Amino acid sequence: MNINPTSSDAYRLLHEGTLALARAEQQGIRIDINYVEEQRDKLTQKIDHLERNFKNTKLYYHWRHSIGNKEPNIYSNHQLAHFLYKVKKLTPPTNTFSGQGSTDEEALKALDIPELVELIRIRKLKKVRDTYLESFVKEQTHGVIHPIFNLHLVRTFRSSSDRPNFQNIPKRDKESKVICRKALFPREGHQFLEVDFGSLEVRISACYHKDPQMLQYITDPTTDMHADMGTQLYLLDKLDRSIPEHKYLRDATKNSFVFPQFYGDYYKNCAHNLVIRWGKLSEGRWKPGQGVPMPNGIHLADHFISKGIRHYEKYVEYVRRIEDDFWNNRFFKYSQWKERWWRNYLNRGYVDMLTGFRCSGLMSRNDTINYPVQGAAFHCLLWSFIELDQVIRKENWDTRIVGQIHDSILLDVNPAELDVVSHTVKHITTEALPKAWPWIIVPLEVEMDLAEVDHSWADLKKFTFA
DNA sequence: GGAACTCGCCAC
DNA sequence: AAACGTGGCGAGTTCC
Repeated sequence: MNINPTSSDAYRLLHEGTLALARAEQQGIRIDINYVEEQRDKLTQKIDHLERNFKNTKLYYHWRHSIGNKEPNIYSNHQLAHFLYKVKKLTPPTNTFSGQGSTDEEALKALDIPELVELIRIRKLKKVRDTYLESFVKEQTHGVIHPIFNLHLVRTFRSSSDRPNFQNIPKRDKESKVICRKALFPREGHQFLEVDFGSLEVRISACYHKDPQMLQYITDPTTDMHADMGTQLYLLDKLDRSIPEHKYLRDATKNSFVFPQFYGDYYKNCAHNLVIRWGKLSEGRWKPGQGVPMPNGIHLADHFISKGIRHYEKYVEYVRRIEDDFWNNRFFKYSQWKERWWRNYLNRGYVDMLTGFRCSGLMSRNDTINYPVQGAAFHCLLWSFIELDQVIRKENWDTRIVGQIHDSILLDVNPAELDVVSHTVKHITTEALPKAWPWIIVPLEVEMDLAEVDHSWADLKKFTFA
């Protein structure tokens, strides 16, 4: 695998990007070390308590007995798999890549053993303590962490981050998010502003394939791709985002079908996630009352049964037809582009990005589609990062860029500069960038989140301005 | 005793 | 035909 900048623009992006990122690294992010140590001790107490409870369960006694009354290591997946799948002879719900029975959260939940749910809880708390809080303490100097951003490590020419990794700090799980992000602060008297490109990868993919239906979804705010797919996949007449049960199904559609399809997933995985993971249904025949609630007081199983789909296998076949429609009707031009792109790769041995980089070497079919999209999308962020960094220095602002997460930028803002900073950011990302790169044929959008002065990264709130 | 591996899990 | 893309990192385990 080999990727090269093949134009001087691409080279400049790497050169200037390295310098701009280095300035953010040097600036760093303040951590509240007292808070971190306090939370770490709190978590330790919780973990110790839960561990003691776990070691008093019948399951644990059985486990210990099975290895000659030695103490098993409850954090060893190897030992746990041996106990569950060899000693107790349970059927592994899923297997790992190397063919062993899985002991991840999904598998343990499927086994439906209460003690294992407790083990999942312990693992989560340990992850927060040992991966995040511990690394903040370990990596800080004088109460500031300086995450590193690399431009030379990722196959798609995205960035990566380490020491500590600033790009995977918990966000989706509320509890983990608050514990970790409450540790991070801007300089005294300053405030965090985070700027996110909206659906950047989808927009950049459209710049490659120019599919008319996709362009419509991007440019017409009255359309909703995820809702359209949700109505099909869950057999609804319409999907109304203001109804909580419908919003849930729309999210399920987005995360289990639309995005995975864009990455190259296929209907069998999608069907499983749509109705088993999110819909809480089982394989085989469905019984009334099963599954997540629906708006009219019934449940998902009742709904599917009323539509003539009474078991999982029939639903999988249904999703196969939707997938076929998705690529061969709805996004036909996108589909043609994927095929053409793969053929080009087979003929030439490389694919070119819109940003002047070339991916060559051994790639799978999915790779040839995903790399150029992922890379060019990140380059939009990097170009904006460089531009903003230059304005900050030229205008001698007190505001600083402190980090970047693939399609977002984190700023440590002097409140007196908030107005000019937010307007400048908006201008660079949505106007200057498409002007500089005419291949960007779709509108770009950014969302901003702001924390109050002296508040943490956990305290961001939607920020709008005239 | 360290390197390299597997697995699990966090982000986009 | 193929079958979800990119990372970092901690812990346990195995190899040398």
